Amino acid sequence: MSYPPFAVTVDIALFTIEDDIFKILLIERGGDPYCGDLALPGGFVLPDEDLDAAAARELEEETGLADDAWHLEQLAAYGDPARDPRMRTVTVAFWAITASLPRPRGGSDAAAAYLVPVDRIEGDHLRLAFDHDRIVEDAVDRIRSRLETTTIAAQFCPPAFTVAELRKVYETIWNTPLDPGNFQRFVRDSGAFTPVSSFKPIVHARATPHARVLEPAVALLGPSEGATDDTEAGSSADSAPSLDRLASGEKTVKRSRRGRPASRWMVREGRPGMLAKPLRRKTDDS
Amino acid sequence: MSYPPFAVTVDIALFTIEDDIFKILLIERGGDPYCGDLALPGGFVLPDEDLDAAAARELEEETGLADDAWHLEQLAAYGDPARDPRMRTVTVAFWAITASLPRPRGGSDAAAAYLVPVDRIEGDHLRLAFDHDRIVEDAVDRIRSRLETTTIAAQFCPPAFTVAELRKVYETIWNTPLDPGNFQRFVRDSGAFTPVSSFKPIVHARATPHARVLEPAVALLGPSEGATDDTEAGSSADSAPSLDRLASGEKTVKRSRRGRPASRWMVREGRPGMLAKPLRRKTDDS
DNA sequence: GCAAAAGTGTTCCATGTACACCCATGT
DNA sequence: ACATGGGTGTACATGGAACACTTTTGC
Repeated sequence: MSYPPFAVTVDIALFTIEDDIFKILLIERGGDPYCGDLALPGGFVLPDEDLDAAAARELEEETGLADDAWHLEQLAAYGDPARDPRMRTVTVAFWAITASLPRPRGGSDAAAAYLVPVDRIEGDHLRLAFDHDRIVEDAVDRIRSRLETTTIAAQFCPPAFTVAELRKVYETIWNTPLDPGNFQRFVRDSGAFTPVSSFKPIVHARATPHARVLEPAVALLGPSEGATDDTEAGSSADSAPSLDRLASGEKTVKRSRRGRPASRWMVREGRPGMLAKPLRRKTDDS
Repeated sequence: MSYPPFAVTVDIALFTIEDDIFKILLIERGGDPYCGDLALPGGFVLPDEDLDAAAARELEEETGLADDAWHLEQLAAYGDPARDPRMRTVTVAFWAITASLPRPRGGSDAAAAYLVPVDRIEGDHLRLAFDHDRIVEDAVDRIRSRLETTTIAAQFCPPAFTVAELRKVYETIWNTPLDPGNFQRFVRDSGAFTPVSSFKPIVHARATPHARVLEPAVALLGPSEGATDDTEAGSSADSAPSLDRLASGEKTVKRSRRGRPASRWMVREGRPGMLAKPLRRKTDDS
């Protein structure tokens, strides 16, 4: 049986928040078409590979992150016959989010990689290679609406996070201030999050340095039902930001916080899931 | 440059409502793999064709409907390496809805076509060819949620419809009763619909002989093809009784309906669009 | 007249919003 | 001590759910 042959690729729009700015990972093309332009990381799907697997592989190749450090979902397929001058190509676009990136490094066909603020593309209409402008636009829309109905926002945070950190994620991505009090109730009552209260050690991938692997979660917490808590709050101020600092590539996180020490939360049952009731944003900025 | 060659296909999940039952168009496979099984209509994407164009072409080939009689949107891409035993295939799935189907006819590689109730697949777990079970499941989910935020439900109705007809669409697809009074307000106040009140003629295919060119839309409502329940009344709003008489001068459709005559509505600005405020369903039946 | 369906009015209650206020801590 | 941000209480507005009620037609 004969059929028209296609090249099938995956492209990944990987988002993160750095310095309270919503950013996307882009690579500078070194190859033939659109050489020097910015583009989404991606590549061909291998003959024996599922689409999700291909996207995960490209993501790992491009960032070096462990595969539990991100959240990855399919966006859509794009197949304009003129989208790639070299050949007939259909790309399956994915969007992904992660708490932090080690340091963008160039992949196989990429000259360099950058974390670009999303509003540089939205607002300034920065042109990207191929039809990647449209893909990014669609991906941003998708993420903004997914924040309403799922807990993926927590994926922008370290495994244990404070209510304020999570709120800041929503505010950054939606570009809307949220009432701290009401958001507090949302985290407490939605059922999607649990306070980090147990003693079991959390083994997260980013806890790289040797001495910290077995660090119990209690070092990260606020008040537990256990005996001593306030003394560990000081330990919290010591260890938790060190993780941040490690992960964000020695970018010094502002350590000037005052006020009551925040208790930390995490997503129920590990991975992000659906919210029973959506968290609505009022202004829908297009 | 060499790359792994793929076959790229489109598959369309076309939904309609017949006899107040939510149904999907399926074909019985005549070809090689899964011969005799039910499958989604679809086919190869041509070398110079965009994905949407391929889906629209297949839809037209399969149903014979005009391209303004349906609503078509991309669902997702499916590319499991084992999904087609013949070759490495990626399919881009679409979902579509239409008010009514002429009479399912077999396409090129189809032995026959049927309108199958959706709950035959959801409830009875009717097995389909390839991974089409999953595609249908995803498509049904997508449509159910799209009803909340868009006006696509009107696409299941003739161009001009009564509030009760539209409500019945929601009730059928969501499988949930809705309060007639509240739904009335939704149609009136949402801003997404306008009453068919003006005199402007809608140029329609069935505007047959000369003298009837200026017939208002109210008299041209869709022919109900042998459905047991009719509700296709030539009756107009109370604003235009004379037109009603004009329309009923022609041998009109049978009407067993009782009660107050319903005024008719249509989607604002022609095609389906977004709702300013979503219409929420309470029970989310999975 | 009676039944059935369109369409309106109105009450009740859940939920979101705004904001005051207390609490705990770092400087 | 006091400024700062976490966290709680609460009053008010909004909007949907439920349902009574009127209107208009077919039988």
